[in-house]
Amino acid sequence: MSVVETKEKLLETALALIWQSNYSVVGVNEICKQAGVTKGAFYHHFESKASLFCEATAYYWQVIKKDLDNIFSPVNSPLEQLENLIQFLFRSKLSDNTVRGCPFFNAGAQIGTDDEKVLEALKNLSQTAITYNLALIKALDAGGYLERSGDMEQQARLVYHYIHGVMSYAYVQPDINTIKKDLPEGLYRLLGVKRDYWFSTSPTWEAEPAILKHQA
Amino acid sequence: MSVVETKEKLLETALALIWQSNYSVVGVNEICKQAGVTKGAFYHHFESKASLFCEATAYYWQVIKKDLDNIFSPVNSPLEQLENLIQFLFRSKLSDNTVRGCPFFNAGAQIGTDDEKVLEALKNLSQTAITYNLALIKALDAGGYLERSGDMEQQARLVYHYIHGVMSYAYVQPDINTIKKDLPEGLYRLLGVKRDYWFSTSPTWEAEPAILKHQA
DNA sequence: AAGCTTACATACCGGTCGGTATGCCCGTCA
DNA sequence: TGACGGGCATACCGACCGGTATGTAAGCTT
Repeated sequence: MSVVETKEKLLETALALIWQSNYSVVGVNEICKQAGVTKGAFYHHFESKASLFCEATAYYWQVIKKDLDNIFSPVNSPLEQLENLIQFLFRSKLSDNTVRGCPFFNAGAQIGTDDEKVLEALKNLSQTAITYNLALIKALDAGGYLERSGDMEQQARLVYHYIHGVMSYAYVQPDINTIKKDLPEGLYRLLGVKRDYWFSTSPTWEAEPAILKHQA
Repeated sequence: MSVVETKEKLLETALALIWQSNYSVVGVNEICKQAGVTKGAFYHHFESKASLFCEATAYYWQVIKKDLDNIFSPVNSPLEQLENLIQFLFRSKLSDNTVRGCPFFNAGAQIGTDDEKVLEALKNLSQTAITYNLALIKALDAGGYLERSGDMEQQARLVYHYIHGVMSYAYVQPDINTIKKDLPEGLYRLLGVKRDYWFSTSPTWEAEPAILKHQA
């Protein structure tokens, strides 16, 4: 195993384990064991468990960025982009019944805000997600799909709040059918998509989410 | 200290500590120490830490139920009820900068779903909250404050999702002013409150939340 | 080939975790 | 008045935690 392979293996294993349960419960020992790496190697690459988490957020983002750029590609109409987003959320976070919620924001609530770097990493992650939302909203608005224009940055946050709430709910109540109905409904309402366009478009994005492929 | 006092002290202390940080980090030892009670007393009253959590959810709910019944009292108009809810969320969960998010659903994401009883307690809690939302929506709809009627049970869930999302965001980014703007905006949009009624009413509920008084 | 560095592996650290076994104190009731 | 049991307190358990000290094998440099 090469040097970068070892580090990536640790990152991916940590991601998968934290994803499945949570940051506090998953120990360094277990991460190492699952990754087939010793603890010495772990602390050679990361100065602490919290540090691993920070790097993992960056790594995680880098992985799903490809999906997001694909989803929000300009070749898709704004409505298609929206449907793609819904599809993506569904595929990457809800379809597998062992995968619930966003591991990083579940974890964020777990670590506590005492660690400054962890907090910073989480803030960056959420801010970037909101930026993607904002681009989508601008595109929808420019296309005349929205009932009225408002504070689009705020709307981007609202969408973020809502998605995160749905994900958390899915964690406790993994009722796929309910979530499948609630997710688009809430997004349409929050965005103020004109009624005519509700459920009017099919997603153009069908690929296996990169994050899932990476776990396999 | 009487028998019930000891148990309630433990419940309240556990609530406060978990509230401030999280379930995994707060140990039984610390709960006991803060409560001024020994570990023997703890395990005399609770069979496990998870069991404490289950009882705490019930206790927590019993405490805030008084607030909720007050907020949603029929003497308030539906619009006032909505504003009261916003006020309540803001006062009880966001005003103090040490208090962020809903302790029970942050905790829910932490404990993991392996413990069946914990999961059940969380499901009940969320279901009850959604029931309150539903009552509010029905009142708003009956009063003609909503743009259109839909699946009200679904709407109740959407509101729940959104509130939970905002709370989680507040945990990571405790920017009170942003939250103060986002919370009502998102609710109006999700509920489909007619534009004329946005920000048109003042809350009638101003009391100190019982949950905060209890912590003091 | 000598010497240095990187990339680990192994063994182990002190501390804390949730949980338990035991016993004492004290109010209750025979 | 004495046996008894509920309501604790104390002492302690093994497991496990995140983190470290030390060793070593392989590669690179000179």
